[in-house]
Amino acid sequence: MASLPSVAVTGVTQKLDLEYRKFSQHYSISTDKNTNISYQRSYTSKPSEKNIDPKSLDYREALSILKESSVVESAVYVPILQECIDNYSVSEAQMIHTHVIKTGYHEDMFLMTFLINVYTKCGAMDFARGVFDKLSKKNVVTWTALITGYVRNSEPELAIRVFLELLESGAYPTNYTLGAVVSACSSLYLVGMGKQIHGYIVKYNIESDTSTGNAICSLYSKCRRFDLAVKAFRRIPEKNVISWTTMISACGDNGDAMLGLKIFVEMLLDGVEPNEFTLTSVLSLCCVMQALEFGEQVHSLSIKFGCVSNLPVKNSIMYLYLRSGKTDEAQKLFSAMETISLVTWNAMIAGYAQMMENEKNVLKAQHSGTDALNIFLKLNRSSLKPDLFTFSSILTVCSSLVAIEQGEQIHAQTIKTGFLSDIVVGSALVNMYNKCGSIEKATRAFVEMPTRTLISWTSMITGYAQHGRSAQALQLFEDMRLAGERPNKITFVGVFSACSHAGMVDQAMRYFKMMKKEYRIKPVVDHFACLVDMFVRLGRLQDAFDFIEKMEFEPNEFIWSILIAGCRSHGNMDLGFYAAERLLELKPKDFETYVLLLSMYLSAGRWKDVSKVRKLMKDENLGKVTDWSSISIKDKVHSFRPDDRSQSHSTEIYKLLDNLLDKAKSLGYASLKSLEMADEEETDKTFSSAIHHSEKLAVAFGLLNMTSGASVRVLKSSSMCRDCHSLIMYISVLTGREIVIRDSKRLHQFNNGHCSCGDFGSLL
DNA sequence: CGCTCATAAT
Repeated sequence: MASLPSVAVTGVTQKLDLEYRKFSQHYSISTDKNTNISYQRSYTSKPSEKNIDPKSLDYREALSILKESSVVESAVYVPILQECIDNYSVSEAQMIHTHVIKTGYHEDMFLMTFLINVYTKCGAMDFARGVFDKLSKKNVVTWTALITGYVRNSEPELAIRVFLELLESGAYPTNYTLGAVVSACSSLYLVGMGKQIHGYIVKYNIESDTSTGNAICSLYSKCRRFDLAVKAFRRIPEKNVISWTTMISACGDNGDAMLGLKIFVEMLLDGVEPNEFTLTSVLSLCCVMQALEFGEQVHSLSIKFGCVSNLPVKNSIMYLYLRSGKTDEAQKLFSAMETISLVTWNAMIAGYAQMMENEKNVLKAQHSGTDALNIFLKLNRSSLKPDLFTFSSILTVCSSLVAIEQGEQIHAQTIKTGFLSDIVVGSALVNMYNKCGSIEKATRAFVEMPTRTLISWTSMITGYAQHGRSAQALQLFEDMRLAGERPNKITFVGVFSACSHAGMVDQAMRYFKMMKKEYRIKPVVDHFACLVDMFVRLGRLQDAFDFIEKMEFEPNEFIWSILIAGCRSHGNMDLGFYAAERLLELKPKDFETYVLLLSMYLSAGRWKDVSKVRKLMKDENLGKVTDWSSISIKDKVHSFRPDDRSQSHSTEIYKLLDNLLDKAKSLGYASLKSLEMADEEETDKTFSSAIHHSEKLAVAFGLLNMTSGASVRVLKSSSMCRDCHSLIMYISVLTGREIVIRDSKRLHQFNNGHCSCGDFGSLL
């Protein structure tokens, strides 16, 4: 992004002050928006001619006048030029332009300004500039038209440059000019320069102009100076619908949706009628707030104010229903829409993607994911083409479903359509490959990104850490620092997780200090979880416990679980029982926490504690454990429950599993099920009494149905148990295949008898 | 006079 040198910025203010004396003498700012525009007086006309009011002249009439006579009043051009704007027709504008020159009106200030405006509105800035440069005399409106043109055509730097030229020329900026320049500052995030212009505007009382006030409010909002945006808004004496809408959407952009809704109510009480812009903004706030009932009221208002047929409004209403779980309602609206845009498709895809992310029930989440994929396929069959929003949403879906084949297809599509170079799409790709357990492809996608962002660095560091490649994770972190990118707290979660994996205590502590001192990032509970995990993996349980005791957080359910799992696998049961007591005080919410506690107490034969845990489970009213696994092959997602026999291939699946089990036993695999299986109570029956947990079935299905040698990638809803973990390691040896299982807690990449998770930690 | 300010999906 180009930014102006600070010299230029200070230059502006000096210049502005200098110009003010002249300015204040010659201009008064009119806030009267209802003045009827009269063209007659301002047109140059030949003395012999009668003045024509262009407003009473339509396009056809004007055109016929133009054809019949070579000598016309300049007003005749107006409806024709208006038509050029409406048709976005540069060529027609050029024809009129030539005509204007022939008839000698090329010095008519109004007409030429209008022509500049026509060209800018048709996207032909070169022509607009050409007209401007040829003018022997220019006034501030001419200048402003050009500046506005650059702003409109996404050339804010040029807009500001022309503004500086304007000051140089001795012309006086008006509220119109300043509004356009403020808007140019907004798109360049030049809050400093914007502030200086604001100061000027305040000083000379142009601020009371509604439009200027709106522009300033918008500037501060875009530059993330929300407090200043609110102040600017409050200072607008006569707020119009744009003022309110600007402020409401500013609330959304700056993360205060509630305030936005309050301001909307204030607006209604003020008697200002919302329009389609307002309603779309408000509906998006309702999404953020998950305020369905309020949203339904807004839906009614949309009908009342006649905006319900407006496409953005419809899209927003549909998205709101989708995000609120009213999928039927959303689908109904979707299929009832006679015209839809790409945003409609994207809203549907993003809606299902979001539902998938938020859905605790893994089966439902999976359904949402496949719904999103199906909509994406439909979009591809339609006449519209996916864009960066589509790609980033759908790649998230692929990553959540561990659908690498679909992801690769979409990767190819981003290359073809040129969206690969987009940083959001690039990060989404890196994330997708990481979540699918393909560190090689993630690395390639990362390296091929034209520029890296905080998100992509972090995603890649975390990816290395999750794949057990600690050294590479830390190397990348150092590269990131060298590149001058500032890590955030999530980056450090990746760093600590890498240290934890490799048992690098000293490194971890050094980075922990660095995070606090150098980057002023407050540790969060996830950081402590990684560090506790690190001590546990090393078997340093007492250190882990001491660390928990002295950290500046109340240990949560997750942290205690890590310690307890460690105590189990390292045989320090006293500490385990103590930690379990403390954990129970927290009344855990996660089903898997209870499974861990139960299996610990069961294996120790502590029946009293078993029933205590059971009672708490009933009190907390937890749902059933959901052991689900899925595998995505081609464009289909196949799901499995424990001991599932619903698949048509199930006979083959079980045959293969039995075969593999026998071979594994001969290599030394021993079932770890004996103790856990002793429990037959209903609550955890699905978990413990199953002969085959779901991931085994999914893996077997993959082995049977994928091209030989291809990696098998499975998504599992809960954590893997130690038994399955052990068996899959043998299967990876026996089949010579890479097997990736992403469970609810971590990624397991099995290769030739090894797993990237390090084979220990909080396995149940 | 002519020239401005605001919207939905990652």
